[in-house]
Amino acid sequence: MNLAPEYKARLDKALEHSGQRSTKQREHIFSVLLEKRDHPTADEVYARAKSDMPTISLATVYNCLETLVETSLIRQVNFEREPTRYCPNLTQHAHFYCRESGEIVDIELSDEAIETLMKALPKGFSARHIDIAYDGKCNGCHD
Amino acid sequence: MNLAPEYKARLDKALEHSGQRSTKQREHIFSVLLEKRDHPTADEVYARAKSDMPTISLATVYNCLETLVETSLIRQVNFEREPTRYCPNLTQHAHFYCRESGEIVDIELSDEAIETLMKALPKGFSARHIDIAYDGKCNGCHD
DNA sequence: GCTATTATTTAGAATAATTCTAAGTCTCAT
DNA sequence: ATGAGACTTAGAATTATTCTAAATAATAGC
Ligand SMILES: [Mn+2]
Ligand SMILES: [Mn+2]
Ligand SMILES: [Zn+2]
Ligand SMILES: [Zn+2]
Repeated sequence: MNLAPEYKARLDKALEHSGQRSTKQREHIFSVLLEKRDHPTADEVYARAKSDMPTISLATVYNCLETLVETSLIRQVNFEREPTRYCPNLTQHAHFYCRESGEIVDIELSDEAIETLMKALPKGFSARHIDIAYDGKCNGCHD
Repeated sequence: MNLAPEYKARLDKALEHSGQRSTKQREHIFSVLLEKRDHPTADEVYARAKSDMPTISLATVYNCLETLVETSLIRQVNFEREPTRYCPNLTQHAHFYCRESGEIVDIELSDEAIETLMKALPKGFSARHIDIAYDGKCNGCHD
């Protein structure tokens, strides 16, 4: 649970910018997300967070995750009605959900791909964000 | 609540093909979806369905919607953790969610756009489906 | 450094969409 | 027409998430 100084600085700046305080818990949850760069649910984050900070509560995990999402330090990812997942990868990417293994994989997207999708919008529509979710079989789950 | 013969035929065929029975309730829920071609939640479908079929239950609405989705007669649409919505438009399209009005608008997608996205997948990945959700401001909600 | 103010954390209760259960009803092949 | 299995139904159960209210911690002003 040590947040590299560059990330600590990024966190503090983002929190200050939005008028929120830097706390041990927020720092720790951010570090948990950065440590293993997958897409854990709030429960999984809670489990991981507890090993270094046994007194943290699930409510705080939800609160911290919400704060980190609001300040654009992490992203939220949803598949159908499954529990929300959290992603520390801030680059432009889509998500691939493997129906076999349940794994979630980042799919990098070119600016061109995003451009194509933006051009599909009718006149007068402006999108702040596009969420792209593939589902199928990943490379590890062949026939 | 009259299902045009072509849709009745499509429903019966799809149900038969998957070894399920054609029932008044399934027919009615299908017709409700087709009548007003928006993106209602299960509760909204329930409310609409009750006016012509007052004894239908919410559980049945959920069951019927699930059956219709499984047989590819309608689509399911999710935005974040909001209640699931249902869409009778089977053409290839994305969804635009307007943060102002809450409206959900179908965005038709060219084969080219889908191709571009499919090409973004690394080797060994095969997608059965791509879910694309825009969010922003629609044409009716300008500054 | 102390203190007051305000934000944050916490445990547990509450919420809400959806699924499950078990009993009753309907459909359809025989 | 009958029986087996499918479907519907009301209500209970589930579960991810949010809310509540009290305890604790962070910061600004002294
Ligand atoms: Mn990701
Ligand atoms: Mn649609
Ligand atoms: Zn896989
Ligand atoms: Zn709008």
